[in-house]
Amino acid sequence: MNLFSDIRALTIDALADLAREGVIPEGLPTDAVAVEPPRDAAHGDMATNAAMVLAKPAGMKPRDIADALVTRLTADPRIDVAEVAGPGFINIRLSAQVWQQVVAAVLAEGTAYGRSDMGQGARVNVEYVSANPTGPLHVGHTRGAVFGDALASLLEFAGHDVTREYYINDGGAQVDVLARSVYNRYLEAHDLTVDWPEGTYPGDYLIEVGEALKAKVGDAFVDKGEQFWLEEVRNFANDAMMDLIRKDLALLGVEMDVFSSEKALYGTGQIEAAIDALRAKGLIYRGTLEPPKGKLPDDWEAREQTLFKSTDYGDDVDRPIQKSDGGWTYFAPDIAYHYDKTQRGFDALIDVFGADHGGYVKRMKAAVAALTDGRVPLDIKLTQLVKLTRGGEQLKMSKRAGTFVTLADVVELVGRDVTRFVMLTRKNDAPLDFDVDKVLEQSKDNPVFYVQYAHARVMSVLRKAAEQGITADDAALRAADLTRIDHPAEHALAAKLAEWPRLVEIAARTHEPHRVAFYLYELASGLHGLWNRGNDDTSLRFLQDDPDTSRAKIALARAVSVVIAAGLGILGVEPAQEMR
RNA sequence: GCACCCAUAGCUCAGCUGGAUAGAGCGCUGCCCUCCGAAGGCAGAGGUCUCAGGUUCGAAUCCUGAUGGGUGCGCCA
Repeated sequence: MNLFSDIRALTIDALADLAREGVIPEGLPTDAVAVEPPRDAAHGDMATNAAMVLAKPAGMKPRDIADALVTRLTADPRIDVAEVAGPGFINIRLSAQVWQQVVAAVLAEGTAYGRSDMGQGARVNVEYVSANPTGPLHVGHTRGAVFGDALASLLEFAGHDVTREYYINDGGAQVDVLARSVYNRYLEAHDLTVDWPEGTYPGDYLIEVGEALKAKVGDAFVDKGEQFWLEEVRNFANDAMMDLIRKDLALLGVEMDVFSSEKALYGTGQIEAAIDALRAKGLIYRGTLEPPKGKLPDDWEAREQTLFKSTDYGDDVDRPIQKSDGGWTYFAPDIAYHYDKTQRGFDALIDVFGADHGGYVKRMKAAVAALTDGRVPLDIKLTQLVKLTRGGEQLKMSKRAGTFVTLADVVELVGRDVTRFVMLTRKNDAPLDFDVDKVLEQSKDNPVFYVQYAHARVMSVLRKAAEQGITADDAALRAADLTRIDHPAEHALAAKLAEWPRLVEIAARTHEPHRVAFYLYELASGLHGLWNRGNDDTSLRFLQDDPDTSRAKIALARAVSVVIAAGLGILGVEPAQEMR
């Protein structure tokens, strides 16, 4: 059940009737007709702009359309009052039975309430994390991981067929650096002294990798030249790092469907095939780029390169795909990888990058647009920096890694659920202040606690009901006489529940899972508010003397907890049963 | 120099394909527990939505320009 789309459908039907009767012209475009919750509760439960958006194409005054529409709408039993207001809005007040239907729908559908078929089963690939396999995941990766994972769940909830994918950047020079670093640790495991030149990875996390290598090959690589061991150590180190990363992801509860390897693209002809596909469209050429304006790199000199004509697809400058030694630039395998994704039949692609990769967006979109002739949309979401603080001090270093604070550190400090929720309390492109003390605080300015507390309170009511001998399991609640929830304050909370399916669609359409977190905060606020009104007005308490009345009121509370659980489920957070 | 992101209450931030008198938390002021969890709630004060133009019946939202901040900018990924 989606109340807003139901009432919108009613409005569209009413307009069709008016057209048939000749009151308004036939064939007016109704795409822009919206039915929305009004900002001001005094305007009723819903408002539609239908008369205003149709006035111009109909060649009529908004008021005349509105008056005719109001008569039609009022005839529906779900609508108590419809009246024209302001410049031509129609404010709608719904009948009490509608709110009872909403609660009934939530209880009947459970956590599936709010699911949408909006995606119509479209296959969407969400690529996220994709960290280089050179060490443990740090806080920045954590935000990308949580964001990508929640976005994937959100899209599933909205009717998409989602694949969660991780692209392993294991093809570049940084893997050689990793191999040399592991080799150093390997030598140390043999009690040898080593140098740590600039550009190696001295983190402690490689110590056990070096020891593991020793356990595997003994002293076979000691005193041997790089040509003898590099290949094997690289593979060994790469595997070890991916194990580490998978464990980190598991700490967060992130499970990828597919891991794709950059290295695996080499030597298979896939890169060549992707570039050939571009060449066939006349988008590959030999040329020399203009030097960038402003301060030049020290070693700048004009050079002829193999370029992709990305400017044909909105990029600012054409991009090199081959190095002067004939090898591919990092961009070439990325093109091939995205080509591969489109060839696997996805209808839409989403990449989640750190904000420091923002300069990469246009060229990647250009490549996908060129390869698919614009048929497969690529959305790239950038996640901004996370500033981790504790007691007002910024946390920068990790004890265990000797580098940035790791994902494992954060989860250890505050737990999985808190980590996930907090990462979604900001829009993805806004910087995030993550205060370790604050997020563990049990107060209303900690949104995690506030939402969890609301859920726990409902659970508390259910326990209390059981103690008092009131049968209030879900089956009993579904059978409750919901006409007993008849107070405006109760209707207001049910109205918030009615917004959930609409919120899901908006969040899914905009690829913004943080909207779910904010909605849950508002829903929790609604519950806390009603709860406290019970202090002054005992008739608003969930537990009443009469079991039947209790069941009706508990049904409303239970419905709130169901939607909180569903929303937290999308965010990957476990709802709390109690907070004590 | 160019591109992208951002600018909303004292602070941290929401704000729906453009919609009515712009919201929340913190902080500030004053209230509410013989009562289902007060770890909560209610009320009040607090705004030139950075600035200037434009489009529109209507702009925080779209367009142009300016200012301020962040990120990036040919063989690193």
